[in-house]
Amino acid sequence: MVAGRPGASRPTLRQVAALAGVSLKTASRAVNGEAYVSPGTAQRVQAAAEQLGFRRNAIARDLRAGARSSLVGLIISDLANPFYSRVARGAERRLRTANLQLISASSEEDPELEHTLVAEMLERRVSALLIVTSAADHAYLEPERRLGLPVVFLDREPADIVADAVVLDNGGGVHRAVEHLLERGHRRIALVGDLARLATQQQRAAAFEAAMTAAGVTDWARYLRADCHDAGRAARAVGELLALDPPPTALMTTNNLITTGALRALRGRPERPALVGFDDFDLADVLGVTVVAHEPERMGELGAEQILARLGGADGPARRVLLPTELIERGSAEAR
Amino acid sequence: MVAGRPGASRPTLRQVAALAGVSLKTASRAVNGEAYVSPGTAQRVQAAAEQLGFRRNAIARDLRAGARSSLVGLIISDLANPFYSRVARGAERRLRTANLQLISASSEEDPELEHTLVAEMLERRVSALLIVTSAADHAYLEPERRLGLPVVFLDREPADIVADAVVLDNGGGVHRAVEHLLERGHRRIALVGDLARLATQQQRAAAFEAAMTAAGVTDWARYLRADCHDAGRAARAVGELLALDPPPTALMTTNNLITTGALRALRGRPERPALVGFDDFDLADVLGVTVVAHEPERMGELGAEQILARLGGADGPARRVLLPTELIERGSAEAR
DNA sequence: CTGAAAGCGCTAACAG
DNA sequence: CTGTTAGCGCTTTCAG
Repeated sequence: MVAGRPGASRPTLRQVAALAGVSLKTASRAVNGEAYVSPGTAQRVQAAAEQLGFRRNAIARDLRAGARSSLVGLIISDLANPFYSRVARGAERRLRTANLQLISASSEEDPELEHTLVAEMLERRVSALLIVTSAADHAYLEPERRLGLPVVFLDREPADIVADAVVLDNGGGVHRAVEHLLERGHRRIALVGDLARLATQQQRAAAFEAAMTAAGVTDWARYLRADCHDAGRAARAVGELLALDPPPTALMTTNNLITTGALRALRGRPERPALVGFDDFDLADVLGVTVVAHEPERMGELGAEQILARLGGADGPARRVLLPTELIERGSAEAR
Repeated sequence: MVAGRPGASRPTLRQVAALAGVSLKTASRAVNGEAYVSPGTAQRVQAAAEQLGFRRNAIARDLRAGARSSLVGLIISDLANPFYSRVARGAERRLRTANLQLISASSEEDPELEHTLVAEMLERRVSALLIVTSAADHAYLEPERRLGLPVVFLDREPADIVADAVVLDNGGGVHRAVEHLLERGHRRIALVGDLARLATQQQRAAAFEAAMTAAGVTDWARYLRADCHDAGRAARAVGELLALDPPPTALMTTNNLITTGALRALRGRPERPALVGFDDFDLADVLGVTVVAHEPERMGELGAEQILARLGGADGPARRVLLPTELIERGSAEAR
């Protein structure tokens, strides 16, 4: 498929064995540091390997094992989103300790692309899958799970199948944020949300509705905006909200991108509504923005941990891990 | 190595062939959409494959090819740093169009870990390597390059070997930034820099020195701080600088993390020095921070492109691609 | 158009 | 301690 410079092919274990004057299997043992090799032999093999620039071939090794490779697939909507890149970082770190490598790909919030990426990873025989799904339909994963492939959903849990998942306490986080705003006298609170089809968004919106209703606010729906999947759209939505009469006195944004958009829209305006954002972000402290914070790395780590448990044979029912959220007050929730 | 649920093993092409009543090779042809298969036969094979839930085994396929896998390795100092995650994103996107998958890992700025990660990727027979190196010594890569492994250095170029690289115009960027500050009357300009051993840092510091010297400023070294590899350390350095007598009237920070640290240190202080940062960042617009901007995704894309060219047989000498930088004025460079 | 045979590089299972 | 044999799942010859 892909050709290296012709003629210069990589040395094989057989060549190492020949040079060291031992059998293939002995060379194999020596190279892998197995027991039952005399020190002298091991020495000679090591020397031969070094001289030839030998590298074990993980492809051949994995094929032989008859098992999957030591790769774990990670599918994420956008690797460049700080939240997800931190999730990836956490997963990577934990998997490394188990000698597993991470192969990641961005689905760009496209269910079809997600499907393709999963297929590619399955062909590569990843030993497990970590996935931030953008799809509504996960039936195609069932045969794989039945074949023993550990699949762990991160951040967004599937609605149509039961599966291992690591998710945030979205309800609790939004609840506390809204309470916080209500306590400060806000009644006209707007919610600027992400794609309505996403589980996280649904949970956050539901918690918002519940908290507002419980507080006796009836016209909350008027200040509800959804499907703002990037900062630009969020900024536009905020602009529209502020043009309402009467305008909202507070904004709740349901993720980091939306918060960014809101901050842009608010920039330079005389009337600055209060603001609480879901997801902490770089410089939120400098900007004094109150947020619902959590630990993205932890999500990745716990996802990896669940995978390791499954690979280790854990056979119980699907486990859903809920990560706590925390309200960090930085002043932007006060009434003006 | 890693066991799936016992008993439920994945179907092989042989089983598909048996079910379809054709030979192994015919099944192979059909599954790969090759020519010279009668439509009827192709149909039957497809059906059998579907029924069994067959997935091609890329491990076996890559082994057979005798070539490297269709994986490309990416080693980066920290995948969670927005700059690098965007580089990764760009590389991923471009490689996808060539049916290559990205396998990435963070070296945590540790040369030894970097070395280990490279070894692991070589064992996995990546077809090429993209690397943001933290090491000073790259001799160990020479045998690999000689074996035909394309290696492209991103962001930081090696000093000890000549190799393909995609780097920023660090000198030009810093030069323009310093000129910008000088034009606004600043003379006591501080430079807060990253690890002095990094090529990028050296280039940026050199350009700073050159611009200051050319402007006739002689005591610039007094306001020079290096080895601030995280926001915390940068914040501390800025605190120290501002305590000098006389303090600098302007700050130049040499990367996004340092700029973040500087903004934290400056928060709430009455005397706010001017500030220009290297690297653009989210919310720089909201905070009104003037920066030396560039396109991280483009760096990843171009790195991928160079790899594809090499894999395609391009055999010329090492190519160094220089990415332009641009000064984006947002007001923070004015004298107060 | 279709198939049989060989082998990629390695390791597990058995002998010595 | 060391070596031989077989085979992972697939594709590449080379014949039908």
